[in-house]
Amino acid sequence: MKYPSCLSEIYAHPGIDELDLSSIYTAHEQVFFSKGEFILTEGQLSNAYYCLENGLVRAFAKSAEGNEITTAFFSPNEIVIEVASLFLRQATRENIQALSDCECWMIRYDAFQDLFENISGFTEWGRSWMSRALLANKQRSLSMITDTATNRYLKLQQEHPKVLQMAPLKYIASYLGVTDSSLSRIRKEVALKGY
Amino acid sequence: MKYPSCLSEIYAHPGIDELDLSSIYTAHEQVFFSKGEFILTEGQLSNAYYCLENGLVRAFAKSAEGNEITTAFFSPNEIVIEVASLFLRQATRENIQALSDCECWMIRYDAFQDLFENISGFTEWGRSWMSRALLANKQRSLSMITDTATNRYLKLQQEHPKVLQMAPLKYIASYLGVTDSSLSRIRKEVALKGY
DNA sequence: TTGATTTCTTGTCCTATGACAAGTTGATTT
DNA sequence: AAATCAACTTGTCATAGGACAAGAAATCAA
Repeated sequence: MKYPSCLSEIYAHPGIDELDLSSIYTAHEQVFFSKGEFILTEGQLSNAYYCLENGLVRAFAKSAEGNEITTAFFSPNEIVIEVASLFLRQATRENIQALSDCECWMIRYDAFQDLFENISGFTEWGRSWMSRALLANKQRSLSMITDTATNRYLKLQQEHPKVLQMAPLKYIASYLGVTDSSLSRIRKEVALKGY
Repeated sequence: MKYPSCLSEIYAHPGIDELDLSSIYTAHEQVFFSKGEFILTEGQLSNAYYCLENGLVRAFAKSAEGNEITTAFFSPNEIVIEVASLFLRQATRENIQALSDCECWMIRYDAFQDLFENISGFTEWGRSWMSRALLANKQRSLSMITDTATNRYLKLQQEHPKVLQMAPLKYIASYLGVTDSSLSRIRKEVALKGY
């Protein structure tokens, strides 16, 4: 059987077979978000995560001065999720917003828990996914310390080329930890030097 | 009964009563590390965490250029842990090192799992602890983006005054994301302005 | 279509911080 | 004590990036 491509991608894992995938698929519901719509708002309790089939999403937090700092981008075939709130059942301090019209496959907390308890391949997959997520987090922190803004831009270009094309500059800038003007100059430099 | 002070501190939680605390206490073993000794080395699988009774500990990772970047400090009454490796059973990329002679109460993975399954207050406590840890992580990332080096220094001063007194400057500098010389100048500035 | 709004670029100037090197101090070894 | 080494400070210079302001370009609304 043919499943939505983001589900096949995301749940590709040695421990997950066709049958498992079928149960996993059934546990998801298709949902759509319009450009600008909030998928999660600070203060809420996250009750689901979303496999992104199409579109672009960002997460952001507010700095002490009240500025929005983009903390993550999500592209197709990635999981839109706020781990702390979803797994720990705490109100979130982040916002998650669709940057374009989005097509998602949502799985609710309870359905997810069921899969986690009943499909051992899913448990393995979850651990592996979480492991990669934690590592990515740590590497982002390190990158903020050791890399120049230009290098962080180039890395983002490699890992999320779509983001650079679709997201407004100001969101990318706060994600990279620079001002709008600086990012504009970085872009120019990168274009000139032909990276 | 009287337990080691770091255990009483760390496991203070509404859901944990005297009896629970007694089981928890029994699951720990006292261990000592000498100044400079490694508690965990990159490539290893973490098999325990450590409640720090006395001493100072740091975690560090290597940057792409091979420089050591201090990623965390641990003071008494805190838990010395590498979450990714311990919980996800993966080899770690971090190193954890005693910066002074240390007295710890260690709990092994299996003992921890037992408590987690059998003492509901411990499960709650674990979630709450993890929640705070995830949040702290995210806030550190944000701080690297939004705060000046001097502000990060002042925050560290408030949250971990002992670290500033005991840790060599170079470790503090890489934790704050600045060079040794810059930190030296930040110290001078802070001393002058009398913060 | 026209005006308003948002997005992005660019200029000028300034400050924080890095790179590098030299010097000081204090601890450790022989 | 002398020599060595690590920890820290300080100076000089260079540069990345911030603050602010003025456009240009694109998008959206009326």
